[in-house]
Amino acid sequence: MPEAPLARVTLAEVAASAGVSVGTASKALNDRGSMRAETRARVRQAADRLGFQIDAVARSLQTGRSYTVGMITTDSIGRFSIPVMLGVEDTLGSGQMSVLLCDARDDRIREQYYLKTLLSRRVDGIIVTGRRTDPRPPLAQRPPVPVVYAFMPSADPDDCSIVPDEAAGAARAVTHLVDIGRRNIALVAGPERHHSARARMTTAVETIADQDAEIACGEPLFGEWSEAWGRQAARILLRRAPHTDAVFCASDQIARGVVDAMREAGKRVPRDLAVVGFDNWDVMTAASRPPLTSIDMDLEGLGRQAAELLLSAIDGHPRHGVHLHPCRLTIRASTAEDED
Amino acid sequence: MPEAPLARVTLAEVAASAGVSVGTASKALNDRGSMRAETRARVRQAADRLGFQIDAVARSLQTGRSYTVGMITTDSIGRFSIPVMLGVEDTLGSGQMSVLLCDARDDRIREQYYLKTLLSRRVDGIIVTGRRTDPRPPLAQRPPVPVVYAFMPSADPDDCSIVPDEAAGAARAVTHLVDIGRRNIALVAGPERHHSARARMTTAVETIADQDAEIACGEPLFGEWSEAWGRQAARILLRRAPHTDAVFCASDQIARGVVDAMREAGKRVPRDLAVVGFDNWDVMTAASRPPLTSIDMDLEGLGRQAAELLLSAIDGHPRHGVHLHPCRLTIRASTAEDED
DNA sequence: GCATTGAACGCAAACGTTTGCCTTCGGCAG
DNA sequence: CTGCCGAAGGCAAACGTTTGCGTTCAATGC
Repeated sequence: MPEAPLARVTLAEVAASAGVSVGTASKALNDRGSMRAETRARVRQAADRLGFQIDAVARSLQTGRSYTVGMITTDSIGRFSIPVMLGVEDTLGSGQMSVLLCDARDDRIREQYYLKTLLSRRVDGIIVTGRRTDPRPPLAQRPPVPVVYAFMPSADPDDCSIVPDEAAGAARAVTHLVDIGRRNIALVAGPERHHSARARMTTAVETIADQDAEIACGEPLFGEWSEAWGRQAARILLRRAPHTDAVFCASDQIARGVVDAMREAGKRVPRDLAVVGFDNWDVMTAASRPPLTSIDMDLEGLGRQAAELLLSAIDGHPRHGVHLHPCRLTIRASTAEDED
Repeated sequence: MPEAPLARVTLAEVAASAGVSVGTASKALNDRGSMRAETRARVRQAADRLGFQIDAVARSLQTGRSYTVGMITTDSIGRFSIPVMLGVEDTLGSGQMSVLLCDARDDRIREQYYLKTLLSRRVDGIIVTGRRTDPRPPLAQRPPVPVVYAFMPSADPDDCSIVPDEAAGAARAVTHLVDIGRRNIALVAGPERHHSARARMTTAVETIADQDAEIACGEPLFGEWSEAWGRQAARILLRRAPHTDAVFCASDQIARGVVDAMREAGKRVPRDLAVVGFDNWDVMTAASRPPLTSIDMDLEGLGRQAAELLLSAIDGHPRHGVHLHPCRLTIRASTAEDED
């Protein structure tokens, strides 16, 4: 059993205890060099008898690799960046890598500062993430280590970015509505200046056209990302497009607002009106009455894939360009098959 | 202007460029040793002319300090731990410290593993945080560096923990209801096995007694942390305590459920029924109709204070025991003064 | 019996700093 | 002029690894 080490126990002590030189001890523990199996075992035993824990700092200095990556997030509050970061941390952590967390708080100066300290710490790579899917300018001075932009892509298409396939997600949502027999589909989104709102709506419009369905009001309704806007949009629809039988909302908050207002106006969901949201945010989908069908961007999976891309780049196999991560459709009561 | 460094520029190059020895260059940049002001300046100039960035790894090896702290969170999703972590990162980041993120995902094995790698990286200290305010067993083997438990306290009172003052927050909420003239106050909480639910309710009960008000149904209603439970609780109250004129809910989600169900039952909020929530979670407080008055645990501030406590301990001034971080009352329409 | 070979292991440089101590040297007091 | 002192700056060890190369030695081939 390992003794409680009073101070830090070093490789030299392990070597001494095993009766070999420091170099040999190092090789024994790292499966390098050639030596008798018995020797290797003896070193190993000594190591854990003494409770040896390698000094990562010293090793980094020698090898030039820190087994550390920096994760810069532009937004703090980040409903979206959080799951991405967890995904990143998950695969990196399993791969013996540690993650340095940097919250730039939408401040380019802060971002610069963090970039400097990360490089000073000799990180092996950097992941950049953010609040929205609008492209952002690349990191100030091109860092000498690989960079992957996750969720929020770099404006430079030669950089490596990975983003949710929002367009495919929107298509999926609309197709689902058509599949359950709806033909008069309303589209409600957030602000048109947001890339997410535009991307989702553009594809939704195309898909509706492809499927010979109709767009309620003739075009998407752009507003905000709030429940209040969802409620307001519902009132607009009731007035201007009373025959609407389905709504695709660009966020779950909007969807919940729509559902609430429609229910209060006497519409039955999903019988009179099927509703699909976006984000698959459990807080909203579960509390809504009825629970919401929604598109899940699988942000944690996206984060994991971002980490894979980074690891691959660190290993010398960079994959440039913008990568799309698929969305999933999660069906709940708000689009349950028409009950008879 | 700094030249773009092809490779990493080292202190030796700076020294050479300034015409001094490496040691002197180091002292010049760190304001150590004694030398002519002109020499110091010359070194400084050489440093930023060459774009010198100190190698934090090499410095750590020499000084034994890494200017890095580990942050272990037991829960991933963490509505609560996220703001705490941001607060921690904020004050640590300003203090030249970097934060290593470790998501233990409620797994003791994982936690152990992370602890090992953190120590291997020679962190100067560790912050532990988690999902709930229930005390947790202390870190497995007592680490040789300071530890601060934030939000989720250590079961060992000799450890340094900082938690929100939920009791004071609950008292504040109830007092506010009394202040606006309510006397029949219902209490609705999450599961009784949760420390948060018990702590908030215990103090609420005491405060109501102190203020000569009444508890609707005679005792707190324990349930879940969901909107659905809030709605159910509202129905119970309508049936069993129709004279209730105020509700203190142990979470904003519950509060929103209560408000929704009460409104749908024809009660006017706040005229007939004032409602206070807990957490001040903008998603809930803003979307509720009317917007919710709530208790804010100031988790980011708590995180900042946790970081201060850790820095202080690292500097050799540990502050043992459980520290309470005050809650704030944020008043919104759900308890607006009785309009006449 | 001698040269060759390969396995097993030791040696020491190197990674880029920091820091205690030493040397040099100019100035000042006696 | 001598001695002393303090300021300025150089020297080199040390931090704990990794790794290329060198050495030793037993086994093998002839």
